[in-house]
Amino acid sequence: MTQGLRERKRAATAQALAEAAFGLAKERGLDGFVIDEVAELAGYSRRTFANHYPCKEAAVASVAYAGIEAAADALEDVSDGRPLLDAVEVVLRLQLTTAGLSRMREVLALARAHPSLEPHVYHVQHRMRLEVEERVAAVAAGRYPASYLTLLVGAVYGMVSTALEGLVDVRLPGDPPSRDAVEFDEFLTEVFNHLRTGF
Amino acid sequence: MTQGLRERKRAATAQALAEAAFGLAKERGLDGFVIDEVAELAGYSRRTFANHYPCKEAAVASVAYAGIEAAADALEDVSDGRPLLDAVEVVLRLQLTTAGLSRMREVLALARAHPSLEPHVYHVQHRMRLEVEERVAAVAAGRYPASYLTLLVGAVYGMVSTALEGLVDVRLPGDPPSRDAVEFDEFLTEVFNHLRTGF
DNA sequence: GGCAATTTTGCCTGTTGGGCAAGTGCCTGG
DNA sequence: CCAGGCACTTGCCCAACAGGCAAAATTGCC
Repeated sequence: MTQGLRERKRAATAQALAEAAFGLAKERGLDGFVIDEVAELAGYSRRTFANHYPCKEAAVASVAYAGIEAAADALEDVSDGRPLLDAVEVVLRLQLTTAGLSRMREVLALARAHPSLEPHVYHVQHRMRLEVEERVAAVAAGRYPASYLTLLVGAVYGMVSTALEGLVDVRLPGDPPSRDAVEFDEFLTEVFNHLRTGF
Repeated sequence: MTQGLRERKRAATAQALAEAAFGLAKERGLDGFVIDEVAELAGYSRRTFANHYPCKEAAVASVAYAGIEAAADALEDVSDGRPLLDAVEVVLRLQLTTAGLSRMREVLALARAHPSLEPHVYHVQHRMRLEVEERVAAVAAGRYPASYLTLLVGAVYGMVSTALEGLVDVRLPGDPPSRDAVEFDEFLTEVFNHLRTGF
């Protein structure tokens, strides 16, 4: 998992910088601050910021990244014998209802106001997808052909990102009640229904 | 379609700049040139480049964008009465086997060598997805619930982008024959089989 | 405890983004 | 059909920025 103090500290530095950048972006907008302020707020030098991120946008977007280690471990426990799609559903519910979904939506909201952020947001989403695919493949190794796995993950990804975009009006746990929005649980049920039975 | 000389000229300028940037990037790598050279090559000023693109990367990535107007028009012709998924399949085959798929793959190859390009590539892909969804929604308006459409497009997008990544080794028409690669046609057949019958 | 590897930092320079204002050419209403 | 408005290009300008280099600090390994 976490190999060595060194790497953990490096990650902590990156995260502190990202959090600082994200905070400033929420408070003042993406153009309302400069890198020096981010660095100062996080307690590092501007030069160190540049060692971790190529630009403000990348730092801000990176806070939307939610590790999937916990979910991936759960996947291993859950996947014995039962159909892969079932296992994926269990884990996805776990991951999406607990972890940093709201962060992702905050960042997406920022990106609407500041289009220069968009590329970096979709980059983060893409990296998360790759990570999921890798872990699913590890668990399902041998039981399914590779193409089946990529297609499955691709389909799940496409549908979930749809919800995160707000293309579908979904109410996450913790959101204020709304009469229009679909509950996230129900949305996932619909997603997996389609995945199971086809379109 | 093309409304007014003004917009067409603007688009032409942007495209000329993008082509110049893409050419230089292929020739010298992403770090082998500066914006001034792009502008000069395209016959514009550095300031004009900045009016169209925020950075080199965005310009290079933009050449991967393939308009879907033709396919969208085809969708309207094809979709009368028959199941939406069939119509989408017909059009997707048309679009993906004819249009700028190879451009996308060239750009993805560049992005592997120059990670700073990645965010912009995924941004382009995302914009294409939105455009597809919009057109599909227009054609299918009323016949299907909105959530069905977004889920369908999301799933298609996820699966196809998977192929583009080279996550699945797919052979496009025009590629040299290979014994490992799946033919693109067969790949699409598999994709739509899964979409029809579920996982 | 000490050596090698890695990270942080300051300094520096060429590159970049974007505001402003002038010139030029589309475009729409009358 | 043409006059006035509006958008695009461009030059000038400057603050912000990326990233090379080398010194100092920190950690991992023995």
